[in-house]
Parts: sequence; C-alpha cells; structure tokens
Amino acid sequence: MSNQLPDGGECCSPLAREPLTEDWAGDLARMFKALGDPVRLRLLSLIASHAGGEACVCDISASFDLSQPTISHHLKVLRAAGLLDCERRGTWVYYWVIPSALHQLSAVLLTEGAAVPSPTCAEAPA
Amino acid sequence: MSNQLPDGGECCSPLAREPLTEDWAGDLARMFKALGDPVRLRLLSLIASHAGGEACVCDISASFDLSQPTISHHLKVLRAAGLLDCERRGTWVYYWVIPSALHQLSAVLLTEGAAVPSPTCAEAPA
DNA sequence: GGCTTGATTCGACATCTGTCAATATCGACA
DNA sequence: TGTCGATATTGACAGATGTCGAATCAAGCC
Repeated sequence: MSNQLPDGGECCSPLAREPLTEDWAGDLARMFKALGDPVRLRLLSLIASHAGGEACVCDISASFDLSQPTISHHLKVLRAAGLLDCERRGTWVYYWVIPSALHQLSAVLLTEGAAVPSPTCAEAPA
Repeated sequence: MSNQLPDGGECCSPLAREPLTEDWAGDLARMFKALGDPVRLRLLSLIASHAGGEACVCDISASFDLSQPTISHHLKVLRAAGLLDCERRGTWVYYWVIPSALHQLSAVLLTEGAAVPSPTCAEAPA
C-alpha cells in the first residue's frame, strides 16, 4: 500500500503533463476506485461535512438503507485506500477524512495543460 | 447520462460542505469508477498529454500489453463516463479528454471545509 | 460475572468487471 | 467492387465487488 508519491519532486503532477507511470497509475486507481461507489462517496461526504470533521459510525449509518456490516465494509475500503482514518473512543468509533489524500487526487485531475476553458463550473482560480 | 451539474447554483460544492445527495453521488461515482482502473488512468493521461491534446487509438494502444478489444472497451467506459470524447477522421479515431469533467471532479475533492493544512500534497503525516 | 449496545469479521451469494478470441463495421484505395 | 487496415462489438469466462445474516469482538453498565 504505497500511497506515497513517486519519489522525487514530481509531486502531484497532473494527468495531462506527462503519461502516468504504471506504478503511479496503480496507486491513484486504488484511491479513485474507492470513490467509485455512491455509498462510499456519500459516506465520505457525510463524514467530511460533519461537525468537527469527524463522525462515529452510528451517526452516519442511519442515513443509509444498508445493513451495518455493509457500511462497515465500505468504511474499511475507504480506509484501506488511505482516504479515511479512524479511532475508537470508548464505545464508539470515529472516522475522519485525510485531506491530503483528497487534495492529491484533486491536483492530479487539474488538466492545466489541456486548455480548460472555464466552463460550467468555473471554480474561480484562487 | 446526466453528467450535468445539479440545477441551480450549487455548482461544484465540495464534498465537505454538505452531504452529497444520492443522485449527485451516483453521477460522481460513475465518473470516479471510470478512473478506478490503472489502465484507464494511463489511457486518459496518455491522451491528455499527447500533442494537441488528442490521440488516435493506434498511438496509444502500443503502450499497453492488452488486446485491442480491451483497449477499445476501456475507452468506451471513459467515454460513457463523460471523461473522453472521440471522432472518426478517415481510417482513424481520435480521442480527447473533456477538461470540464475532470475539473468538476477535481473541484469536488477540494475539502476546503476540512481544514486542509498546507496545499501542495505535502504528506504531513501528522 | 453476565447483559446490552456499537462495530467488525466471516461466509455465502448474485452481480459486475476486465480480459480475450472471434467477428463485424467502417473507410480508404486498387 | 473487392480487399485491407483500423476500431468496435459480441460472447464467454475467471475473478472482483456489494450485500446480507450470523457470529464475534469491545466497552460500558447492572
């Protein structure tokens, strides 16, 4: 599980700058795949938007029509992908997102090279 | 295929601002799932980084150890997800990325709410 | 210690996915 | 028109994935 960036300075090189290496593509794909499920996306969003940036399983599982083992499974997938972390506090287990991981994925998708016009969702460049 | 943003002003609301709706999560998940394969990520990257921002299948398929139908399948998945578009020009078919789609995904992942410490993917392992 | 509640793990199952070989389609060009 | 090269589609199949119920583990409480 090497969520680490490729050694050296090419941190967060966007997709469009140069072809991804196989290793780097594998790491990224593992993270994107974790995001490739509506339940997991909603889980991530619920946790990220929860007060304090963290939430316990009991808080979030109520928002889904799924069994608790299923929620637990999805949380595990997100955690294995390096997108979440968790900690047990007494009876409850709290989860929070790892911002640097999301940030890394976000940066990869910025296709600066590819003449992004400024279309529908023009996140005004900060 | 509604890759469109939800109607109204909530364009590109990041994950952390508020919980994703089911519909919105479904749309996003479809796109992220398409990115959740190393082959497809490399395809996308090869195309995006190719001269002119577009490439024909014959250009890119040589970079893979996969059969031609498999490459074609992955390209179809990326296209169905709204990440690529293509056009036939004589004998060859050219593909290019749709920057606004990548941009949209990138924006969603920006967890402004979640106290991202220091941008550049600094691993900053706590 | 024995319950109760919250969460994970296990085992099973149907479905989805990635891959290939074979075949079909589309354009160019003799 | 027929053939050829470039892509796409089809059909099949092994392996991965999402889901559940049952069992298990962890911590607090009687």
